[in-house]
Amino acid sequence: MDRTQSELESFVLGLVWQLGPCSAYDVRKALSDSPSSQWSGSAGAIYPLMSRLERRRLLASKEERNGKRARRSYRITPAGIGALRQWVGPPLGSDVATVVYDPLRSRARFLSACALEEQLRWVGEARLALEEVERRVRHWNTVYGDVMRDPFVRLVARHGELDLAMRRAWLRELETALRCSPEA
Amino acid sequence: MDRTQSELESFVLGLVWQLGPCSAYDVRKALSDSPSSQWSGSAGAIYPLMSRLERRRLLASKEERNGKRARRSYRITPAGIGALRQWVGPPLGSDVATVVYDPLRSRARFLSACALEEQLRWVGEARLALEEVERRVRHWNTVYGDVMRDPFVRLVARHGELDLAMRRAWLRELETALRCSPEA
DNA sequence: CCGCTCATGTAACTGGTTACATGATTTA
DNA sequence: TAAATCATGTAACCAGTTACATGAGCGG
Repeated sequence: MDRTQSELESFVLGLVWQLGPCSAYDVRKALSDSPSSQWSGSAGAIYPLMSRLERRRLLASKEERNGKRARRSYRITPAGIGALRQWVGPPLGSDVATVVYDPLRSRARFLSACALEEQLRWVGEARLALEEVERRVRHWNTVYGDVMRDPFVRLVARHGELDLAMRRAWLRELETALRCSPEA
Repeated sequence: MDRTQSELESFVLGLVWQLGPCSAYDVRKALSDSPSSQWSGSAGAIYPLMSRLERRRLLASKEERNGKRARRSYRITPAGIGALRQWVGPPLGSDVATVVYDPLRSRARFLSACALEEQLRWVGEARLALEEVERRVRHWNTVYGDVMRDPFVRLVARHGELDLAMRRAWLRELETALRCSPEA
């Protein structure tokens, strides 16, 4: 019962709970629409995963058929809700809170390897890239406005807002450091 | 030459550049000491990876021997520096800036599935977990103080600071939302 | 009727992980 | 002298990916 699940398995479990009865395809779309690129929502990941969750009795499915078109609709079981609660916590595992991985920051770490001109161009492109992310987040917020009635989903969106503001501020600091002391 | 490399391959290339001549073991330690849990620095990842980088002429190595103990010391080649610069950018790939994955936020999204009491406990544990992360970051800052002379490494550390401050603020918002409207 | 989206899946691959194995050196 | 760390690697595994295959339904 308390088999440890992968992060994606638990997240999908949560999605099915949150979306209500839905198909693997719906889950795939929710993942690929997400502004986070953590998971692509690839078919090769999702279909076998949801079958596994059904075998473990955390999801249940039924075939819906309108016309010739088949559609397997999943819903979460009581055991599934239990597993979801256990994953969400408390207690929180020791690895739940960590320094998140930011590819932009990773690259910034090695900016000294580049010439000043490149560094300035880098900052400019990084700002544009962050603005693009901002647009994607805003788009998600409008499309998924309905699930936003959940106060915690709203807070997750708020997290995205705060995160982007923080990264913009950080980039400004980087830029001023660059302009004031061109010695790197 | 412009073979696309994995994120870890490029990051290791950067580490060797930043640390100066060093062994695979040094790289492993740098990765496992890092407060980010993105990469474990497992032997099974690093040793084959650095061999690959050497085959591609991005790293060069020589066997150092003091007593019976062998130690393979790697340094970055000019081609390696070129590859590093190319990875760092500009130009920045479209996937470089993204909404980062935060397991804490992922779990928060489904907090409505838990009872109010659990939600309050969750917030408390999350705060403790973030404080633990803060301690790990501070420890890293003291241990790796020498590479901190690089202004961009300093800015990466600064990013960690800002990130933690942001997440603490977000958690406070979550908590007040919880205390004011206990309806979730 | 062509192309797009809906819908479900499989096969091959990949970039990591854990666990194991070995042996030298250092420290308590 | 026992335990920890230094140091190098391999083997088995695993959770994702891309790419492929198939077919229904729908809008231009």
